[in-house]
This record gives sequence, structure tokens and C-alpha cells, in this order.
Amino acid sequence: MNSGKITIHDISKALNIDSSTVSRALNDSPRVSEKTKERILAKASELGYQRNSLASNLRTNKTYTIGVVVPRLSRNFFSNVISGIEETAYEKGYSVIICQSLESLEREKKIMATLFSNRVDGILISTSMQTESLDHLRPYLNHGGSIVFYDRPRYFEGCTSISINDYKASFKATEHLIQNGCKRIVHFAGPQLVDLYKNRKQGYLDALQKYNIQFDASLIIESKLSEADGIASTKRALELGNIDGIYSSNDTAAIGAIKHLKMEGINIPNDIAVVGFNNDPISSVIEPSLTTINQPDFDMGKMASHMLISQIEDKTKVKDSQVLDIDLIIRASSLKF
Amino acid sequence: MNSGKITIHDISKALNIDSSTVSRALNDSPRVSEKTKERILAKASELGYQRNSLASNLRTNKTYTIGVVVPRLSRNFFSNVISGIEETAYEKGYSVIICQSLESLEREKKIMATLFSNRVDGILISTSMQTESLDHLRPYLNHGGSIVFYDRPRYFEGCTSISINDYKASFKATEHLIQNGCKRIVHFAGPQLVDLYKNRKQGYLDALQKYNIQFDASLIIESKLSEADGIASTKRALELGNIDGIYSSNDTAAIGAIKHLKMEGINIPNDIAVVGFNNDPISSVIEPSLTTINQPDFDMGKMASHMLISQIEDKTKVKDSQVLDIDLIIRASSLKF
DNA sequence: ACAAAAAATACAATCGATTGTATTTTTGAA
DNA sequence: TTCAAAAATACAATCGATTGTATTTTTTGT
Repeated sequence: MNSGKITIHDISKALNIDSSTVSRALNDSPRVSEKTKERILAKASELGYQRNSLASNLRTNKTYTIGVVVPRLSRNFFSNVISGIEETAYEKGYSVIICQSLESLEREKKIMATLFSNRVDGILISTSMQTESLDHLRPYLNHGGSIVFYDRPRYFEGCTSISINDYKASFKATEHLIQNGCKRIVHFAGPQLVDLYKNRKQGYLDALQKYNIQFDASLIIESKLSEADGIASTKRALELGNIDGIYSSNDTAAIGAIKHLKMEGINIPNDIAVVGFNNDPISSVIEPSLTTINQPDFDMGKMASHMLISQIEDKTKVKDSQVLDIDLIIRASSLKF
Repeated sequence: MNSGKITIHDISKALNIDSSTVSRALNDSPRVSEKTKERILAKASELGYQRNSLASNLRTNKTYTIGVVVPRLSRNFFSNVISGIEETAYEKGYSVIICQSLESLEREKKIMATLFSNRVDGILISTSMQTESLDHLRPYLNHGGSIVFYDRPRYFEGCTSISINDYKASFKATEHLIQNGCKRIVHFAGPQLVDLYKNRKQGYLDALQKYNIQFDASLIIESKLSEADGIASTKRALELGNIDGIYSSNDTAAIGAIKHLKMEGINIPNDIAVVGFNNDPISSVIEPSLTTINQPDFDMGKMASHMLISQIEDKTKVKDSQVLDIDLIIRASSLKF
């Protein structure tokens, strides 16, 4: 029936009322009498009118949309962050555009251009592992956009970040292993150009120092922390000899470690205790269940969204960067008898 | 420095060239000489010009954007589908807006309105579990939009679907249990108003029939298939007595079953074999590892995106609905000795 | 060197909604 | 009844880019 794109002008003509009045009525302006408002609203729904946001946003120079750049949707952590972001955003009347960079700088650049060109009001970004320079964010900022970094904090021209206290979490995890009797703890480190992995390494180092455990550089094994990397790193660790603990910078690699240790007939945790990071769903399913760090993913999303929106709505009220605390979830993989 | 929103008119003024020529140059039209094109492109990048898609899309009535409605991002299956969708979309020059309904009809309606109002060129949707009537899709279709259903097929006014052959998959899974000696197989069914779960149940039933296994209605336990549901259903199943197999409509509930069976000291698979559906990452981590159905998630996304875009670009070429075949991944949880 | 054809550029309307200003209508007090 | 104030509505410009048409400039053939 109504096969077309209905505009305010169609309503305007049908009722012989000026389109400016129609527009005001649809926006519930006090400048239109109740009687005409009713007529207009009735006609609008009769015709199946749906506002054209393109036109509206163009005119008002406001989209009520925020862009979210995420490295990978398939990671449980990120999908929970996104749910948090959406919760707050919808509450405040904003839509969310989600884009995944797949850890590629190339794609991240394209995404930034698209979001800019679509004039989103603000951007939440967790930069890709390849991203060093942040030059590609500059045009959007110059144009007056707001950016908040989440999960992977960056220092950049008046932008703020929200992240977890990786250092402290890492310290706690390592301390936990030490307190459970570990003396030679291997650390699976992530790519060191990512700050977050650098901090995790530092937390490990400082915990060792606090408990006067002699530092051995060969105990730090760096990789990209895939499950396969976890297995490979575990093999290398076993060659070192006398290992009694593994602290991995993520759960995925820790899972690899557990699988390999089990295959080798090594008892977890009594021979070697294992601690991961992230509290992925698998961590509670694997046997033995994995001690790990739980990050407040959903809350981080909510707060990130909150910070960004208050920045969008009042540039002067830029809040400080936030660092969230974490929980150590103690499970079977680290409790020696 | 360049703190503003640069428009084609700024370039136009700076070079004393009409804005229409600037526009054509930026779109690489043959109507502009190479020389001026160069001058314009140079000035554009000097000023940090970035096209305003709102204006452009408004004028051309085309957004090169597709909307994706997904029940839940955190499900591995869906995040893989989305990656597939994005792959094809980006290849063909389309952006993707992802929205999650969280299985709520209310949210789904809002999302449809937003996508419509943003004039996306097409929509890929997997309807929420609450969604029965599809009336809320009608305004968008009337306006000329294209919709393709993925994963959860629906029959609706000339729209097409892409889904997996749940019936066949289910038949295969049940058959596999039977061939491994199961005679009294419990089926964890999902909400029966979702077609897909209906089909899974039917596949189970027909497999039983083929092998002349007497049907017992009490063996079908319906739930929402969360892990807790899986545990509860398993308890109920055990009360029935003489159970030797469980075929669950998803992995999550199957995991619940395995956990509970292990707690009860029941041997898997020898006492009771278990088969799931989805091939979630946990299914390979749990012990015993879970036999399950692997769905071509990424490919489904690619094909869905492909179908939608060809429909957008040529309405006359609406392809038929597609039904994809699946693999049964056989693991330890179903191989009796 | 000159008209006609071709190439390059300029003009102006348009997409749909918003909004400041102007005009008309209604209200109410004298 | 009359007129100023208030309320309701109409007019017209605008957001930034696109595009059909018109105009100017250049090229080409003779």
C-alpha cells in the first residue's frame, strides 16, 4: 500500500499545514497547539511516516550515535564490554555502531574514516595490536569529536581511558602462586608493544621481588598467547626444568598449557600450578578448573560509555582516566596440597 | 590547526572553483580535467577534508550500509557469523551496523525503527526468541528495504532466508547415538516457537522412527537451554531411569549435563552418551570432549551478506532461500566401548 | 583564421528536516 | 467593540553533497 518514503512534506500537503509546523509537532514543540499536534501525529502514523535521520542529523549536526571499535567480537571479554556500552548508551538515547578491527591497523584506519564520515558523536576504541602511532585518530579529534580508550589505555591529546589495573592484577596473581608455594614461576608474556602486557609483566616482576625470589629472564616467554602458543611455551618451559608454576597473560594460552601438561602426565597444581587471566567461560570448564583474573567487563563498558557521553554533552567536563580493580578467582589449578 | 568541519564549499572557495566541480573531482568524474582534479585533491587533503556521508546519503538516497540484528553477540556462533557478514560486506563496499536484541522483542522493534530511520540499504536479521509476528518489519519493507533472515529462517513476504539444515543435523546426531548403542535417548528441546528447535526435535523423532525405537514423550525435555537448564533437565532425565543417551539442542545445556553426570559419578559415554549442537569452543575443552554439530557460521555470514547485497543491487534477482549442510564432530562423549 | 564539436566548468535545484523570523489568528483586558 | 499581547502558524534559509542543464573555454578540422 504505502510503498513510499513518506516525508514531512507529505503530511504537510495532506493536512494543508506547513512542513515547519509538522516538524515541530513531531518533535513535540510547545509552539504547536495540541489540536494540530494530534491531527499531525494521527496522519503520520496513518501514512507510516518514519523520520529520515540523515536529513535530521545533517541539519542539527548531531547523530546521537557512538562508534565502538573493538579488536575482536568473538572474545567473550569484548562482547561483554559491548553489552555494557550498549546498556548505558541506549539509556541515554544513543545508538551504537560496532566495528571490529581484527587487530589490523589497516582496518582500524578505514573504520575511523567511516565513523568520521558518518559523523558519530563520539568513539570508544580499543586499538589494535598493530597500532602504534595514533595519527589516524587526529582528523576526527580536530573536527571536534570525542574519543575514549577502553581496555587498552593510550595517552593522547586530552583523551581519557578506562582500563583495568593490569599491574595490580598481575601482582596479585603472582603473589597467589608464591603463597601457594611456587618458587620458579614461568610467565607467559604478551606482545610487549601493548602496554597492557607490559604492565602484566611488571606486576609479575615486582611480586617476585617483594618475596625475594631471584629473577630469571629465561622464565619469561613471550608470544601472541594463542592456544598453540600456550602449548609451545609450555614445552619450552618444561625444558627449563624445575618449574612449579605458570602465570599466563591470558586464559587461552593457559588452557594450552593445561592441555599439554596433562598430556605429559604432570600433575596440576601439585607439580605445576597454573594461573590465567580473563576468566573466559572455558576457564571454569577445563579440568582442573583454572585460577584466573576476572575483569569487570560489563561495568567497564558501562563506564566507558558514560564517560564518553558526558564528554560529548559537555566538553568542559572531561573526567579523569579510570583504572578499575579486579578479582582473583581462585580455582583448582593453583591450590597445592 | 584545522579545527573545523571542512566542506566542499571550503575547497571551492579556496580554489575559486565551483562546488559542483569539487564534488565531481572528489568522485573522480570524467567531467573534470585531470589538472583540476589534482589541485582539488591536493587542497582536500591539505585541509583534511572528509566527506559528510549524511549529506551525501541524503542526496543519493543510498547509504552503502547494512544493518545486522543479532540476538546475542556473546555467542560464539553469532560472532563468527558477523565476521563472515563483514568480510563480504567490506569487499563490496558496504559498512555494517550491528545491533543486539538480547532476545527481546521490545529491543528488536526499536532496532528496526533506528535502522529504518538511518535508511540502511538492507537488513540481516535473526529474530529474537520472543518474536512471533513480524509486523514490525513491514514498514521497512514497504519503504523498499530488503531483508534476509539468517540462522532462524522465517517465511515472510518475498524475503529469503539462509539457515542450516537443523532437521538433517539433528537426524544425524541422533542416528550417531543409536549407532553407538543408545536405546533410550533423552532430547533437550529448545523453545518450540522457534522453528529451528522444532526442526531439531523432528530430526530426533524421525531418526528414532527409522531405527524402530519406540517413542516416549517423557524423554523430551523442553527448556531455554542455559547451562542451569541443562543441569535441571539432566536431573529430571536421571529420574526417568534407564537413560543411555542425551541429545541436547545446544552445547551449553549439554555442558550442564556433562557436569552433572560427572558429579553423580556416571560414566560418559559408557553409561550415558552425550551429544550437543553448535561446536562452541568449550565443547572441545570439557572432559570428556563433547560430540557436537559444527555449523558453517562464518560461511553462513558470508552467504547471507552476499544474498542481501545482490538483492539490494538488483531487486529482480532475488535468490532462493538457502539451507546449508553441517558436520557431525565426533568426540569422546559419544563413543561407547 | 573560424565555425562547429568537444571538453571543462558554472549555475541552480534538490534530498528531508530544522529553526529563526515574519505573519496571521486568537485571546483578553479596557 | 477595540487593540495590544500572546498564541499559532507560515515563510524561507540552511545543513553538505549531488546532478541535470546551461554556459564558457578549448580543441579540431578545413
